[in-house]
Formats: sequence, C-alpha cells, structure tokens
Amino acid sequence: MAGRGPGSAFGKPAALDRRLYRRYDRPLRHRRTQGHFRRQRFNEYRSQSMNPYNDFKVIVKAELEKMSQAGALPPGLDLSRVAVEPPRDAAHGDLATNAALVLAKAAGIKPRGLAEALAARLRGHDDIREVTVAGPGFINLRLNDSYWHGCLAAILRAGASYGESDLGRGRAVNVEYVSANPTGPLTVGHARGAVVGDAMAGILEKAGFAVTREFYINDAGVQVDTLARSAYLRYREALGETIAEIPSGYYPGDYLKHVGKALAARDGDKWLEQGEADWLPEVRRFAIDALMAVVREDLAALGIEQEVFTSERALVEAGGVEAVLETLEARNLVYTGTLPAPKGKAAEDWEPRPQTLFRATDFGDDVDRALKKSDGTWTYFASDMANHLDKSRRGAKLLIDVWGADHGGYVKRMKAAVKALTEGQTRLEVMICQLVKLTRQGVPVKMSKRSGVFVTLREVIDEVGKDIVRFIMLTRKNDAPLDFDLVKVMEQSRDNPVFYVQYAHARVRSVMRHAQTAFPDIDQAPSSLAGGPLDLLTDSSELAIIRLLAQWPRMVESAAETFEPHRIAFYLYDVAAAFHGLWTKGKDHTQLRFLIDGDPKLTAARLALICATAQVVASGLSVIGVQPVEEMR
RNA sequence: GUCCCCGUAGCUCAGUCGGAUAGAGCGACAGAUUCCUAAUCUGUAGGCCGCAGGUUCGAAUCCUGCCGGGGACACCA
Repeated sequence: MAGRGPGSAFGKPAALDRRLYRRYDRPLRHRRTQGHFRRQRFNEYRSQSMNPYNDFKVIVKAELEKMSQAGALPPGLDLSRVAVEPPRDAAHGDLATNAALVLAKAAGIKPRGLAEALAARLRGHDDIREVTVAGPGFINLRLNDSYWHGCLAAILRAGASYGESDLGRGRAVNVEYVSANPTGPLTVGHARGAVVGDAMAGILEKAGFAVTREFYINDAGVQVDTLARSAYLRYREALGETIAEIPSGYYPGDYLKHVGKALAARDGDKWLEQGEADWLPEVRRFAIDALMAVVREDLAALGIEQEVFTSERALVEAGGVEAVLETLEARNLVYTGTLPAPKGKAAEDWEPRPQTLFRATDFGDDVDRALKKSDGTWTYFASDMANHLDKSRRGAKLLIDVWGADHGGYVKRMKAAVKALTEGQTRLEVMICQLVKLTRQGVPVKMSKRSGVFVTLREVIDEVGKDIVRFIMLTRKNDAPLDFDLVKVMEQSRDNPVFYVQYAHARVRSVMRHAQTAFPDIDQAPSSLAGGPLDLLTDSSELAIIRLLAQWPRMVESAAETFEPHRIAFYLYDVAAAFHGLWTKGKDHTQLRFLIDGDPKLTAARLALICATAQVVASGLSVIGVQPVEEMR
C-alpha cells in the first residue's frame, strides 16, 4: 500500500539469523579477544578500562590458559563460551563467570571442582576482594571498591566517547529505513520504522561500524502513477476548474493542492489539452519531487538525515535489474515457469501463467518468485533485488532493512535474493516493526493515508515534540505492537519513561548548578572530577550506580549484536531508577546527599558520581537521537 | 492450507547468543516530604513463564506437536 514504511515495531532476529550472524562475526571476535589479551600483557600497569566484563573475561581466560599449561586442564579447550557477566542477583557479587559450567564436560571435571580450582587462582588477583563458588558451579567475584572508583574515573575521562567499542571494526553497514512511497507526508505509521532505523544506525556507529543511512524511494510503481493523476486533478483545480469530489482510487489529501498550484505556476496550462500519456511522466516527476521534499522535511523534524536516497526508477533506468538478471543467469537461477495457485485464499481471478522466475527455493524461500509482471515490466521484487545488489556492491557486507509488519512475508525472498546475488558474502537483516496504536487518552486516533484525515508524523511531532516521539518508539521491542498515547507520553510521572529518564538528567544538572554557587572552588569539568577523592564513595547505592554505568559499553554491544535498539531505552530507565533511588535515600540519610556543607572533598566525589550518571544518560539518549534536557520546568 | 511473529503477575512489558530463588512499571495495600525538584522514593501482596513431549548436568530461552492471538500468502508496493 505504501512502500515498506507504514508498519512499525522491531523484530527479534530469528534463531537462524543469530547463527548466521555469529558465523559472520566469529573469527573477527576471536581476533579481537586476542588483541585485548596482547594489550593487557603489554600494559600491565595500565589502570583499567571502563569495561569490567571484558577485563575480567581476559583475566579468567588467562587463568584458564595457565591451568592448561600446568596440566590442571586439558590443552586446547574451546574458551569461546566463557562469559563474564553481571550476576542475575546483585547479592551474588559484582561479576559472575560460567567458565566452570561450560568447560566441565570437555575437561572431564565436575563443574564444582573446576570452579573451586579456578576460584583459588582468581583469589590472588589484586582487584578481587572475594571469590565464591555457588549453585551448579558459578564463580562469583566481588571487586574492591577501589576498582569501581577507578572505573568511575575512567568513565569521566572518556567523556562522550564512553561506550564506544570496536565491535564493528570499521566494517561497512547499510541501514535502509522509511523507504516510503512518495505519495504523501509521512504518517505516524512511518515514524516507528524511521526511529528504529535511525537509532539502530546510531547504535552501530557507537559500536564501531561505518554506517550508511539510506532511503529507498519507491517511485516506480502504479502508486506514483496514481499520485500523478491525483496531482493532475489538483492542477486542473488550480487553473480554475471545480473538482467536486476526488474519485475513489485517487489520493484525496489536501497536500496535493499545493503540488497542483505549484505545477500550474510553473507550467501554466500547457498540460491541460494533452493526453495522459503526454503529461503523466512530467507530472509524476514533478509530484514525486515535491513530495520527497515534504518527506525530507518530516524526517528532518524527527532529527533524521539519511545521506543516501536511492530512486527505484533511476536504478531501473540505469540497468540495475539487468545486472541482477545477468548475475542470476550466470548461476542458472532464472527460468520460465508457472507457479501454483495460492492456497486458502479465494482466487477466482487466478489463472496459470508462465512467468520469469527466480529460484528462491534454492535459498530457503517457500516458492520461486516472479521477476516480471504479466505486462512485461519488472516486479517490485526484481527492482528491489537491484537495490540490494547495488547496496552490496557499494561495499556493505551487512545490510539492514527496516520494514513494516505487513512486509513480513517478504523477508524470506529478499534474504534468498541477497544470498543468491552475493553468493553468501553479504548478509541481510530485516527488522520488522509492528503497528503503532495511536490514542488520545485511550481513544484511538484514526489514521488512514487515503482518507485525507490521517494523522501525520508532523502533527504528532508538533504536539509532543520529536524527542518524546523518538524515545517512546523505542520502549517496546520492534516486533511487538506499541501503544502511543498522545496524552500519556506528556505525563510527568514514573510510568512515562521519557520523562523519568529526562528528569534524572535534569536533576543532576540542577545539583550541579547548586554546586556552582555553594562550592565555587570545585572544578566541574569531568576530567577534574575524575581526579577527586572517589574513595569516599562507599555507600552501596553509590557503588551500585557505578556498576550500572560500567555496563554501558556492553549494552551498546548487545543492542548492536541483537539489532534491538529498545535495550538502550530500558537501560536508561534502569540508570534513572538507580539515580532517583539514591536521591531519595539522601532524604532520609542526609549524609548521603550530594552537596555536603563544609565537606568539599566528599561533595566533589559525589559530583563525580552524578556527573558520570548524567554523562551516560546523555550518551545513551544521543545514541538514539534524543536531546537531554537541562531542567524540566 | 502454507509461512512469519507473538503467548511471562490483574494490566503493560523486560528477561543479557541455555544458567543460581523468573524481574520492573501500573493497579492494590502500607509507609516516607523543616532538607539538592515528593514530578520522587521504600516496603507488602500477586507466577503450572499458553499446553504436552524432547535435548541437556540445567530450559521462560533450543527442538517437535498442539491450543490461542496477529500478520503475510501469483502478476501490488
């Protein structure tokens, strides 16, 4: 109906996709680990990184290697499944490793026994305060407070770059999103895909990928012909004709009146007496240009700027589909055949018809797919294959498409196509976005592109602001339906995550402002705060926040690896909750307040903590394209 | 009929490439405000993780089959 956009929500990659991704990534990751290892050895006195999970994974693996060398473990064990993670329950410790559990079988040692042996070795480490073996063979590590203080300092010194990783190692990724028919302004339906795609791009950038943001303009189908005819109607109207009613099958929206007027202003009545075949191509081109300008403005209002806009029509005219055909024919993947009738659907008008087909079934699809329509022109699928081949040839070995849920049935064939066209060298990941249910105080707001009374994206942005739109769109997994209530998202309460997170940031800024007057001698530059007496931070709530902040890099990586941008929003909510908790704790226990009269040292340490908190919140918001606020009023 | 997604507390949803006693918000109940923004916070109650098998030392997570909800099923985009 309208490009790929109108759906809205994210999709969790299927199991098969996860496996594909891992295969693609494994050798690289392995190398990365080794690199880490070398660096660690090379620089033994380096204070520490900002990622305890990576640091201690290296340490755990090093101890395992030593155990192998000492004969306590068989040589050549596969350590790839060894993980160091936050324990499910913070009461268990700061870090937990599953090493004993995953190695027990291959080593022929009982998990508990292996765990005890490894634990004994880890007990010698400087930063580790306590090592316990629990459950079936988990090893829980508790770190010295000084380690976390060092972590906090490192976070502050890293500044805006904190959370960046080299997961992507500069590899090119193409993220294609929105990709609507240029037949009208963007609607709320498009907004989710737009936000999800743009946030995904931001996350991948943070994770070290070279990201291209792309928009594929579906300007070659019958819908843009309809657009042209609708615009032509408005053109006649602009020249004085009375159009009583827009016939069904035409786009009725008022926005086309501007197009009609603009065309009349430019060309006068030169198209009035001509036949459709003569005026249509030019009117179409004119209308598409006009509407793409509107679409770009709508995207800009959302804070989205895609650097590549690919026109389907231009791609086809440049011979893109021929390139596809050539590639496929070289591999004998094209033939003429007749597809079976679709089942379960009343297909009275169906008739067997020989078609030009792509052997999609060779690549996991359910049925071979048509490349040509009955009128001899290319199918949308054929030109979309050209689009994907083109993207791949431009260098991206990972392609991400963000589609609406109504295109879910299209995923298999496009993946098959990419596999065939690139001989498995390029991977396609499709993020499916479910519908957004737009309501106002619980009452559904209708949106229908053709009715002319739809709710445009612009209207929603004007009403609630782009930052709220962006954040709310990421508060659900993309493949789950999302409720968007125009009133609720403006509420200032804990159950409104946007507010809650923004408020945490604003509260920090508020304290910092107070500190400026109460403690003018404290230099608030993060690098200065990092040098403060951080060892004064000893309360469990304070250390809990540092641990949470230390998870930011792995949050970025996990969101990138799983293609799940919503994780960022949930993480930020957790950080905000920890901060608000500490704040209120200071109500009951005044010694825990951030600003302590007569104690500039403790105050400086507390400022370092909340400054880092605000920094991570701001960093997270920036990754998903939301502007942090200085105050809420 | 086939394929894809989903099914977790009364409601809305998290659950880190299989791990420990499955978490949060809302709602309910009980509390906290001379003090940096109470726009917040603390606590209590509430679960055969749709059902049944299977793989595994170990399953909400992986596999199979059902049940229930949504979406897609030649030539549209």
